[in-house]
Amino acid sequence: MLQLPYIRAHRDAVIKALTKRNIDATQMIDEVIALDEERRKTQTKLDNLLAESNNLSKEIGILYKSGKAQEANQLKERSSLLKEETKMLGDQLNSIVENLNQLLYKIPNIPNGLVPKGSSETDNEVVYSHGDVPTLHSGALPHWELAKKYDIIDFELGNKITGAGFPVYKGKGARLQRALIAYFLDKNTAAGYTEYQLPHLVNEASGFGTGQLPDKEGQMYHVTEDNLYLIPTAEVPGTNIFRDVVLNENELPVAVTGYTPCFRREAGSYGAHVRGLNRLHQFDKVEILRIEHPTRSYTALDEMVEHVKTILNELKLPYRILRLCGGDLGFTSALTYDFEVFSTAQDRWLEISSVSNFETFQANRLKLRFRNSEGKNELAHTLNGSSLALPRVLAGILENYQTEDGIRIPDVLVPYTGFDKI
RNA sequence: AGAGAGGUGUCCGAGUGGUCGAAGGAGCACGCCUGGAAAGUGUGUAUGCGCCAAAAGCGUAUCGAGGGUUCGAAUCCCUUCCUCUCUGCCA
Repeated sequence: MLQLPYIRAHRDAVIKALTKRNIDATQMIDEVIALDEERRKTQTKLDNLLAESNNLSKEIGILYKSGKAQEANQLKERSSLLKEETKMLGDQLNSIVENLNQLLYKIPNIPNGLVPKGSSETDNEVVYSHGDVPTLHSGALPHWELAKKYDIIDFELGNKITGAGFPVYKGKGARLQRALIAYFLDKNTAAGYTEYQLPHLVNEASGFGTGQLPDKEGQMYHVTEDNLYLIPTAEVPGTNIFRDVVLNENELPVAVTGYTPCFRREAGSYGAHVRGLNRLHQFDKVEILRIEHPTRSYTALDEMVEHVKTILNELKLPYRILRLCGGDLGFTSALTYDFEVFSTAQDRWLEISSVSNFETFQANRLKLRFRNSEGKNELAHTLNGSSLALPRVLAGILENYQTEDGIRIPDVLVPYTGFDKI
């Protein structure tokens, strides 16, 4: 959520920046500013009344002690009246704040200057590409066919046990999954990220902290009995480690990595493009996240991009990096780089990682701060990225590494799988 | 899941209706002392919000969270979350 004092001080700049997201926020921003003004006025009034009320109470106390009950009772009457007034004003203030917050929840983050204009994914800017698309033998198959042919993923079995979007990996397929997770975690910890094992269910407060609630309520699986949510990404429990935390400046940067399964309802996504591993309700992902000093966060973003690049280089997969345009940029992000691997047999690019800087947008809601050199508490910047999401990497490996007599395993993974061919 | 105990500032810990943002101690910061350090000693040491151009200052809120009683709540009542002990259950 954006910071109120910033909105107040930079009304025009905020509105202008948000046009990059193809939204005209003028009305929302003005409403926010008006509500904020009302909030401050109401609070001043309320504070004054409370001050008077506090003084009266003190006097009453003193009067009682010195045996002047008569006078005390007179003051009591006045105090009772004040109380009604403060109650009313207090309720009013609460509802103003509530409305204000509801509005703020609806305003997306301000895009960084680098974010290109554009309305959809076709306007994303390709900033880097690497690796050659292999020429496959005739009769090369998409990964879902390969999965069946080599009996490494059973989608129908997943259907039977749970439903669509819950594949069952078996044999070398299962082992390859485990190898990828271990390999990614090793790469991340070697780069300085501390490995965490995090809960797969989170409470409401955590959902709000990272912005899944109230916005994307319908995208998460909800355990109503205990009012918990299955995590859609490790970003949620991972970032919420730092909810309501004040770090010392010398503790920055914080770098966390963790493997978790991810659960997404993906309501409303059907069709050919969700075949096989392309879109699932449950999938595995290794996440990296960072808490950074505001002056360093964009350097950190570049470092994260470089880090993901080294992994894909090692896996020798053809990929490209996109800078997301305003129309495709996530609600909470200021700047996002997407990584896409080329799915040769499908002849299309698949998103496998998304690396973002949220600046203070998440930290503001999380109340994640650090004590700066002046001893003041200041909001930190948060960043995160996938390093990496498994299913589409797996799809990329299966399709790009297929040969007529089996699927080769990328060299760097062989120590983890214990075999070099499926 | 049942019974009991408890949740106070960075930490320990006092505080059962009035001047309590909260005693005392530890820690930390700065100063004095010292050749230097320790010890000793003095001072300071929460955050949000509001008023203010800003600082200073002042006001207000905050003693797990939310409600209530009262002129007045860390203290009393209700709800809820969490922790500990015992019992049950279980990997």
